[in-house]
Amino acid sequence: MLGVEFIRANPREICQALTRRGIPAGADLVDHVLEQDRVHREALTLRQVKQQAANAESRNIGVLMREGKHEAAKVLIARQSSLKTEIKELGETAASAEQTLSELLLTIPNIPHESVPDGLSEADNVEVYRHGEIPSFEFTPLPHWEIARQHGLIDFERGAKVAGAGFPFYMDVGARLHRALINFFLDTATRQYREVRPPLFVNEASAHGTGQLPDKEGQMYHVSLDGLYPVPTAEVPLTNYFRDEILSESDLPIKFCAYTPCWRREAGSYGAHVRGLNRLHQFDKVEIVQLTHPEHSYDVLETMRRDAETLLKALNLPYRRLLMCAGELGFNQTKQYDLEVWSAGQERWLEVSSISNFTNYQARRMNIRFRPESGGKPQLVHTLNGSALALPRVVAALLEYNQTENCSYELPEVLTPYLP
RNA sequence: GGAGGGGUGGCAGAGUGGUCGAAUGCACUGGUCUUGAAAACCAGCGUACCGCAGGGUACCGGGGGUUCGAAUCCCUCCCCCUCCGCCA
Repeated sequence: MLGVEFIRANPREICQALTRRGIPAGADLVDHVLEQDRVHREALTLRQVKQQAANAESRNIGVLMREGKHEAAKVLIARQSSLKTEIKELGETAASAEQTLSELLLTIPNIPHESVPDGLSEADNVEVYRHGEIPSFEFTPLPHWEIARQHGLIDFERGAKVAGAGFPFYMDVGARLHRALINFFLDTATRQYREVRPPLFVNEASAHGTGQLPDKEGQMYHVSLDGLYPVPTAEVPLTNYFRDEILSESDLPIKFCAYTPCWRREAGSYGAHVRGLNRLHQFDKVEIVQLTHPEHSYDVLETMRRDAETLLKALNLPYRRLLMCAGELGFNQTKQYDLEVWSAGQERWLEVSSISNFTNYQARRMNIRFRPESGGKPQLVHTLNGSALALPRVVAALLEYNQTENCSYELPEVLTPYLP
């Protein structure tokens, strides 16, 4: 979330940002925030003054009691009660304003970076880079589910029987191909990032920290008996690792990578676009996360984007890089790239990675700061993350792009060492 | 799952109702001394909020309560440790 001090100082900028994101009535929202903030601080200030008086009086009572002057003490004690009532009421006013304020703050998204293009729909995302050629075939290319079925790589039907739609079994080479990709991705990532094997379930506080809660609640599975959420992405445990901690400036940047399965409910999805591996309830992903000094986060965004692209290049898959427009940008992000591979059998682009800068938006929620070496108060870090990469659509693209006549396929050379 | 013990500042560890935001030690920072370093000595050293400032308020796992006054008493939740049981 944004800091109130920031909103107080830049109301106009916030309104502008809300407009860019296509959120109506931004000005009213900002006014409401400023009003609650004012009420909160007024009550707080007044309560402090009263509390100060009460504390002083209590100390006097203590002195009198010790001296055995009980009658004098009783007079002071009697005088305290109205003060106590006032303090209590002011405290309640402050608390309720603070509550309203923090609820309002959760509805204000992060501010799009100046380099983010205007626009409200998918069509306004800007393709800033394209790699490789869209292939043409001398036969009709098949979608991956046909190829997978023919070769017994994936069993969607039994997955549906045993767990449900969106929970496929990967079999034999299909299973091994997953293991190969995970290892290839991790081996590449660990050249720069610390490898982490995180918890696959997180608690409510963690889900709040990275912003899955409250607005994306329906996206996660929920183990209500234990109050836990199966991770929708490794971003959640990795970014929360340092929650409520103060780091040394020299600790930065923190660089983590992790392979995890990811679980998403994907409620309401249906139709041809979710067929095969296009959209699943459980999928595998290698995630990269960084916590950086505020001055470096936009440079780091570019390096992380490059790290993800290196993998696609090595796999020799045609892909494009989109710079998300203001309206399509995630709620918590200031700038976001999506990488999409070409699905030769479906003739469409499939998102396999999203790389984002959250600046201090998540860090404020999680209270992750660093102590500047030059002295001064602890400052919020910036957080970033990216997929490097999400597996199922990469598998789909590999099968479709590398298919040959009669439903055969090959796999890129980089994977050979991983496929004994 | 059962029984018991415990959560205090970066760490260790005092403190069981009245100037306790909290002794002491270690670590850390600055200074003195030294050719330099170590040692010794002196000083500093949590976070958040309010205030132009002097200063103030809150925080001793979280939340609630008793009291004029709570780290200290009560309730509740969370977490950790030990023993037993179960278990990949």
